[in-house]
Amino acid sequence: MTQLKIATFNINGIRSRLPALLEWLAEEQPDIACLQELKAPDESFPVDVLSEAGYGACWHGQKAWNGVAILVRGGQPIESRRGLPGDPQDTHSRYLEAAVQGLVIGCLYLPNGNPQPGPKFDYKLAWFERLLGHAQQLLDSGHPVVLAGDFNAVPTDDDIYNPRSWRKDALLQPQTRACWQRLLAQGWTDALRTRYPDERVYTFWDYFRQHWKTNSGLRIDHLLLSPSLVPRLRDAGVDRWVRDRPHASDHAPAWVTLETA
DNA sequence: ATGCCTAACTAAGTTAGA
Repeated sequence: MTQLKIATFNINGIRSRLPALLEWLAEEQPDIACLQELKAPDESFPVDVLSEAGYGACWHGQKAWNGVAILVRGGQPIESRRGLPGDPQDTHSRYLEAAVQGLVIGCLYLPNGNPQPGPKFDYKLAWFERLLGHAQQLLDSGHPVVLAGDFNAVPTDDDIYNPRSWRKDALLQPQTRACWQRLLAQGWTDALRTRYPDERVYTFWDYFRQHWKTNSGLRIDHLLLSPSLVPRLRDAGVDRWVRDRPHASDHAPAWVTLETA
C-alpha cells in the first residue's frame, strides 16, 4: 500500500540548521515537509541544496524572523496562496499554501503572542481569527486539505509536561484554546491526538533548564486533516531523535502517513 | 517577577522566540 508521509518542522533558522534539515530529510524521507521559522530572506533560501537532496520547494521568507516553506520530494509544490486573507497590512511571512499530489497543503506559523496581555497577544488572536475564516473556506471548497505547522497553541493541559509554570503564557490562554477548539469544531481532525488518544505527545522542548533531557515538552506543532482525509490516516508520530542532535531546533518534526487515494 | 538558552542583526547589546 502506497503511503504519503507529510511532516511539519519548525526548524528555527534554515541557515543555521541546514545540516540538521538535510539529515532529517535523508533519514525520514517525508514526501511533503512544511517548514516554519526560516529566519531568512527569500534570496537566502537554500533552493539548490534542497534540489540536490531531491526536494522541490516554494517558500516565503523575510529578514530575521518568521518564514515558511513547503518541500516536496521528487516534485514541485504548486503554490496557491501566500499570506492569509484579511489584513493587507500584515507583513509577517506566516502562511503558505500549495497543491501537492491532489492535496491542498497549508503551512502555517501562528504568532507566539507573548507577552500577554498586550499587542502581540492581540495580534495572535487576530491572526487566529483570520486562520479560522480561511480554514472554513478550505473546508467549504471540498478539497482534501492538511493544515500543518507551529500553531503556538497547547490544546489542553495533557499537552504539556506541567502547566503550572506556563499558566500565564500565551500558548495556554483560554482565548488561544478557544480558537483551537473552534478550529476543531469546524470539522478538522487533530491527527496526533487521534493517533495517541491517551499518551503524552510533545513536539517542542525549550532550551532552558534541561527541558529536553527531562522530557519537559509541549505539543504545539499540529497536523489537521479535513474530513475526507481521516479514513486515509494510517499513522502519526514525532521524530524525537531530531531534537537530540547537536545544535538542534527546539522543535522536533511531527508527521502523518496517509494512504494514497 | 525574572532568567534560564539560542540565533539574527550587527558590531556589544537588543529583539524574539515560547
